[in-house]
Amino acid sequence: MAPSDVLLRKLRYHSPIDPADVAAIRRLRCEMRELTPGEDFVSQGDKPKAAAVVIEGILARYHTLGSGARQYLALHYPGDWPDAQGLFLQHMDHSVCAIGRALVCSISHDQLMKIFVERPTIAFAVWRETLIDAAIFRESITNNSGRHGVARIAHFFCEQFYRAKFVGFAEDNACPLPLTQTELGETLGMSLVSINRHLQTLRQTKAADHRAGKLTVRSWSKLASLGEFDPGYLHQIVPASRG
Amino acid sequence: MAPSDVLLRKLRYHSPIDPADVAAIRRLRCEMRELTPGEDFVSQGDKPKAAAVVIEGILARYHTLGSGARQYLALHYPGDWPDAQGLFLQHMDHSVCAIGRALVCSISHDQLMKIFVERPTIAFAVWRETLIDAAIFRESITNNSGRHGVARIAHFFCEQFYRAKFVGFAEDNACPLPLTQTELGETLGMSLVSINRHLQTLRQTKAADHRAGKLTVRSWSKLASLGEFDPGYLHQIVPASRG
DNA sequence: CGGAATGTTGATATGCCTCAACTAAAGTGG
DNA sequence: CCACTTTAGTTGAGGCATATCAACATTCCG
Repeated sequence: MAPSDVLLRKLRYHSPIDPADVAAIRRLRCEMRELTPGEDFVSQGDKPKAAAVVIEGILARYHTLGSGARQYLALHYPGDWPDAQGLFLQHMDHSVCAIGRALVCSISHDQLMKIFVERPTIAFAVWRETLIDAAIFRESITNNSGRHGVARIAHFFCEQFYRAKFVGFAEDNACPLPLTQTELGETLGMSLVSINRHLQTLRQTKAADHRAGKLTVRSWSKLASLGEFDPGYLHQIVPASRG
Repeated sequence: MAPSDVLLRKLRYHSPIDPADVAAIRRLRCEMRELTPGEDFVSQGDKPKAAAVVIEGILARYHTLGSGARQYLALHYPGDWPDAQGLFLQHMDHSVCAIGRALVCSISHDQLMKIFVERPTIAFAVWRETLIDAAIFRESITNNSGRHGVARIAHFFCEQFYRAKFVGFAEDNACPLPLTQTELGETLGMSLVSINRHLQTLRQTKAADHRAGKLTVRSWSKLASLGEFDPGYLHQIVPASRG
């Protein structure tokens, strides 16, 4: 799929894009870049001059704490704009790295600002993207602060599986989720050991199975009720649900 | 201060607003509404037709968990747009309530969309507002997930004091923070009892004192280092610091 | 003045973290 | 191709931070 198609598919999930918008988006010149597993794409403090769209693979945003520990903030799938904030904020307050191999396309701020002024619909669609991002962050606050143990992991798994489905990453009841247990811990604010034990619980209760970077949902209804998952905050059109 | 002045002061902290923009903003018609302490301004599920700017007092956003418990997500001071997401997202994924008495002015989405198309600078300034919001959410993920005990509270106090200074809420070394200990717990993902004990630690170490809805910073440097506070994520111009 | 909300304290329970050892899998170089 | 190293996952034990429960003190407000 061409970069602009990945971008358009995502925007169309929530925003009306007319043919003239499509044409304008297809005229954007973008620079492709392949990222190796774990590679930083942008670092805290950077002042990017372009904004990236994920084309293939998964990217992650993270903070680095005083101790050097990492706090992952969100995962990003194809069509996502992991550093859109750079368009309007002076510096990056967090870093963005690749989880596994990934492909991104960078579009210069200059081009984007121009298209935003000429075609406000496109600006509003990207703005909407950033607002959905914010909704996902809010949900993470609630998940990491208000839910314990298995529920926290279950909710996270639901979100990732749900989002993966939209971008065609999910086959039936499984999707890639190439995080180690350590990284899951750094995402969910738990220790590696706790993650390991809760994952075993999820396996034993036949709710979900995470192994070798792959999430298998054994029972969506179990997982969703464990994690109190309600996808409203993702503000997407709902795909077929599963039982 | 007139509503448009509150709005303009905030936008100017981070965005260039020219005289024509100012004139356009002053022409916006807005509906003032006074909120009683604790009153919900917007509720989860609502589909607002206007966006509000805080004029006086403090508002808070919160999620309601399955158990009925509340998770506060962020506080909002004069000039903030607590429900700007309503401009582009179909429904509210969280609620907004008043903390103490508050005054808000609502501007219809119709007027805002019109001004955004005519004067993109204003759209970009409000977009920037929402991106700063998102940065604050990210920091909350990190704070609530990655910091423990006193550090978590200290960081939260630093942020609130810092933001309060910008809107003229802070007198020298104190600012209003009219949250009960229960509400602090619901913000920081801790129990009331833990909050109470950590607050005592902060008092005893002469870092900060929270009493009767007022935060007194006894030693900014102690508090900031305890909470690993770096205000970069607020993306504001830095006011005078204190020792 | 009385009742409700808020704050404080102590005791106990428990979930999670840390440490540590070990297994399994994957990747590397001879 | 196999020994070696590294990384990821698993398990057990012990300790600590935080939650929970419960009583009481204090402040606020009608």
